[in-house]
Amino acid sequence: MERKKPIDIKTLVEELMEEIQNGELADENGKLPSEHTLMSYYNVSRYSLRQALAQLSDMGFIYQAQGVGSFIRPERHEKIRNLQNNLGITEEIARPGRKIETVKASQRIVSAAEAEFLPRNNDLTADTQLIEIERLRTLDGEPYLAEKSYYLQSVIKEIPKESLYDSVFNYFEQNKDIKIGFIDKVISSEELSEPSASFFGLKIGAPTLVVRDDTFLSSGKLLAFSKICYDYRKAELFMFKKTY
Amino acid sequence: MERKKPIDIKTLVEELMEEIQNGELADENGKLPSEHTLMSYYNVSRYSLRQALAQLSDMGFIYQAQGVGSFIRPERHEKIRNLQNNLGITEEIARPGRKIETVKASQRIVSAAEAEFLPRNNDLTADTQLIEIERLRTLDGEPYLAEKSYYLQSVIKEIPKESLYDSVFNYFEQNKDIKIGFIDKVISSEELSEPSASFFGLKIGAPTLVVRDDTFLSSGKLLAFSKICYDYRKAELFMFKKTY
DNA sequence: AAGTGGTCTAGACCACAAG
DNA sequence: TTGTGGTCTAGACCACTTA
Repeated sequence: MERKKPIDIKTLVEELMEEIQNGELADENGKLPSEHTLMSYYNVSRYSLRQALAQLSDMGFIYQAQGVGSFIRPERHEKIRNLQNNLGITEEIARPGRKIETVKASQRIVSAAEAEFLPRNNDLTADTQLIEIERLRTLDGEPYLAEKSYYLQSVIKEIPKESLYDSVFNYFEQNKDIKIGFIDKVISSEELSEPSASFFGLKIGAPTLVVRDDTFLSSGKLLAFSKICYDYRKAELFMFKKTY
Repeated sequence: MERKKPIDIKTLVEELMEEIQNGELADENGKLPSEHTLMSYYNVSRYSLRQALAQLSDMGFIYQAQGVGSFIRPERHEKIRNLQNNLGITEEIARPGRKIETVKASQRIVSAAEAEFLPRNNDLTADTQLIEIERLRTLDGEPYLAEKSYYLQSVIKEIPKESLYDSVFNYFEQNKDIKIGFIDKVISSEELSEPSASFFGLKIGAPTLVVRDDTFLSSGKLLAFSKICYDYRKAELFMFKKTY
C-alpha cells in the first residue's frame, strides 16, 4: 500500500468508510489490516487511528476483537433507518439509491403555548416564538412519514422554502453559525390518528412508530424539537450498542 | 477537594457517575469542574479523564461545550427505557425504585429451523441447537412486556431457572467466559397478536412497540437473538446521539 | 513467542467563549 | 488575554488470541 499524507480524524473516518465500502481495505474474510499497518498507510498516530476506528465501531460498520483484529460487519438490511449516523434522513436513504420526497409542507410562526407538544426537559416560556413545520414525505413514491417540527426562532430566523422540500439537515450543515451538539430521541408506538391515517391509507387506531427528537446546539441550548410518525409497515429503526 | 488515588477508566466512570448523582461534583448551575481540576482530583491523565467523560456524554449524562465547560444534563423522565446504557432492564429500572418481575417463563431446546424468527445477518445452519426462552414480565405489577429469546447452545450450555425469573443479564455478568461485545437493535411497531394481547389487556391489532436484539460476543460471534413486545401505553425508548 | 487490539501517560498546540 | 474543551503525537506497557 502506498503511504498517504497526514489527515485529520474526520477525513480519516470518511476515507476509511469509503475504502471499506469499495472493498479496498478488507481481505476476503472481512478482516482489516492491523492498526500498525493502517497507521503507516494513513500516516497518523495510533491515537488518531483508534479514534477513527472507534467512530466506525460506534456506527456499527466494524468491530474490533482483542488479540485478533478488526473486521467489517455485514451490510444491514436496506429498508432500515439508522438512528446513530450523522446524516439527515434524505441523505441516508439516498445512499442505497432510494429517494425521500416531500409531497406536502407548510410553515408558520407560533408561540410555545400553541405547540402541539413540547420538549421533554422543557424550559421554554409560553411566549417563545417557534417556527412550526409540517411535512408529509414519501419513500420511492409511497407514503412513508408525517412530521411536525418546531425550531426556536431566537436561534434560527427563517427556514428557506427549498429546504422544506429538500433537506433541512443540509441547511444546517451549510450554516456555519449553527452547530448541532447532540440529540435526544424518544421512540414509542401510538394509535394512528388523522391526517396521517389517510396519508398512509390506514385506519384510525392502527399502529404507528413515533420518534420524538430534541435537538441541541453544541452550547447545550435547545434548537428544535420534532415528532415523526412512520408508516409501521415500512419503517424500522436500527441502532448498535458497544459494551464497555 | 482531596486528591484521590489513581484509578482505571471503568472505575473513574463509576465514581464520576456516583458523585454526579449525589450532587457532589457540579455547582448550582450543573457545571462540572474543569478537566484540569478533575485530572488532579482523580489523579489520572487527561486522556483517561476525557475517555471517561466521553462515555458519560455517550450515555447522555453530561455534555461538554468547547470554551465553556462540562455540564450535567437534566434527569430524564422516569418511565423511559434507555437503549444505550450497559445494564439489563431489571437493573436499569430498579434504579428509580421500580420493579420488573417475571410472571411466566418457559425454556426448551429447539433447532434454528423451528425458531419463530432468526437473526438479521443469518448464518445459522438449520440444525443449530438453540435454547428458547419465553417470558411475560410486569412493571410494578402491571403487564409490561412479552419476550422471546434464543441462545446458541454451542456458546452457553444452560440457563439456570433462577435467572429466568430474575435477570439473565446478571448471569452473563458473572460468567467470566462470556464477554458481550456489541448488540444490534431493530425497533419497529406491529399489530399485536396473541398471547401478548390478552396479557396486556389489549385487542388484537392494537399497536405494540417491538425491539429485536442480536447479541454478539466480543469475538464477533453470535450469542443470542431476541424479540421483545412492549405494551405501547407504558414503554418509551430513549437514546442520545452526539454529533461529531 | 509473536502479533493483535486495549489502556494509559506526558506533553504540545489549536479553537472557542467570555471578560 | 485567560481559561475552557478539542485534536494530535510519541511512546510505554498490558491483555488476549493464535500458532
